[in-house]
Order: sequence, then structure tokens, then C-alpha cells
Amino acid sequence: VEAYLGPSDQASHARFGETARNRVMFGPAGIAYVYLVYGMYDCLNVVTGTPGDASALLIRAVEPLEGIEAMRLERVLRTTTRQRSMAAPGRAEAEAQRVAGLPVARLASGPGLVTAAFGITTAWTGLDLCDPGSALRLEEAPVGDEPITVVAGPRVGVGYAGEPWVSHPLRFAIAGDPAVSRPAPRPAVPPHPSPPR
DNA sequence: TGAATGATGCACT
DNA sequence: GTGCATCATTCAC
Repeated sequence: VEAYLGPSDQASHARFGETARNRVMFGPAGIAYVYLVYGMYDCLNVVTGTPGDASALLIRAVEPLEGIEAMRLERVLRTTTRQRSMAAPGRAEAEAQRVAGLPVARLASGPGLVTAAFGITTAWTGLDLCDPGSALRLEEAPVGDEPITVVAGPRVGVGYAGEPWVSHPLRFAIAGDPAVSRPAPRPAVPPHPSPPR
């Protein structure tokens, strides 16, 4: 995940204040904020602050544990339906073959890949991720999960924001997780005493 | 292994 | 009109 710290954070969508796109960021925590970037990729965020704070977490990667084949299907579906170049003869079949050969850890190893693997679009903005009835939701880690070591580093692709926002270690990951794209963040936080929630 | 590049739509100024 | 909170491919080394 990457943390975005509200309107003062010059890397955050909230830096221009409340707009039609980022409105849910200024609301209560636990709500999904999904936006389109580079015209092609959806990015999933979780609003984390109290109303007015406009803080959020970008989900940069997910380690697939179940539903692996469903994720492969969604990955192919996303690319073949969204990219014009896929209309060329044979391109869709080639993409299906490529995705079928991907290691599990690569199925959702990027912000655009997370939303593709789960079939998430900007239409999901506003969804309550704390509602047990939501199709997409946050859940507590199962009792007995292995403790994790959290590592931190600079956020990716925020060079336009300037310092200190470029260098501040606001990107967090599970140490050694194969689903985390390089460059791997450095250790910064001691091992978690109990499974994270 | 890493740098450069094309694909693609829309929020924002 | 400009510039993205990206990804996969291509090409150099």
C-alpha cells in the first residue's frame, strides 16, 4: 500500500481540494475510491481519515490466496475489452496464453493489476468496504496467521510532488512478499507482534 | 537487468 | 491543452 496524507500531501489527489472525482476521499473511512490513471488502469484506494481529512491508502499489490483462475480470467477480460489493439486477429488468444503462464505472485502485483484481477472499475467508487454484505470488503486476518515484517520506502511515480513528499517512506509492504514489485522497500518497522487487521 | 517507449482516457488548469 | 499514483514490449548492454 501507499499512504496519501490529505490535502497538504502534494502527491495526493486531494491537493487541489474536493472535486467531483475525489469527493469520497473527503468522507468517512472505509469507503472505496477508484480512479482511472493513464487512460487505461484503474487504481483502488481505501479512504482512511475522518470526514474532511481526505487521507487514503492506494492498494499497490495483492498476494493471491484463492480464486486464482478467476483472477486470470478477469485479467484477460480487462485487457481484451479495454485495449483497442487487442482487436487485431490473434491478439486476444495470445494474451490469454500469456496470462495463463504468469506465476500466481504476478497476477495482482501492481495497482493496475489489482483492479484488473478483481474486476474492479471506477464504478466501484463509494462502495462500503466495511459492510459484510459488500462484494469487496476488508476482513480481519484469520487467527493463527504468521506474524509479518513490514518494510517501508518512498512512493512510486510521485516525482511531480517535490520534497518531502517524494522521499517520505509512505510505501509499505510485507517483507519478502513475491507479489511486491521492485524496487523492494527497505525494513523500517519491527515485526508485527500479532496478525495485522 | 534496466532504460525507453507506445497505448489510452480523462481530470484538471 | 497538458500531464498523469501504469504496464508490457522492445532494445541495449
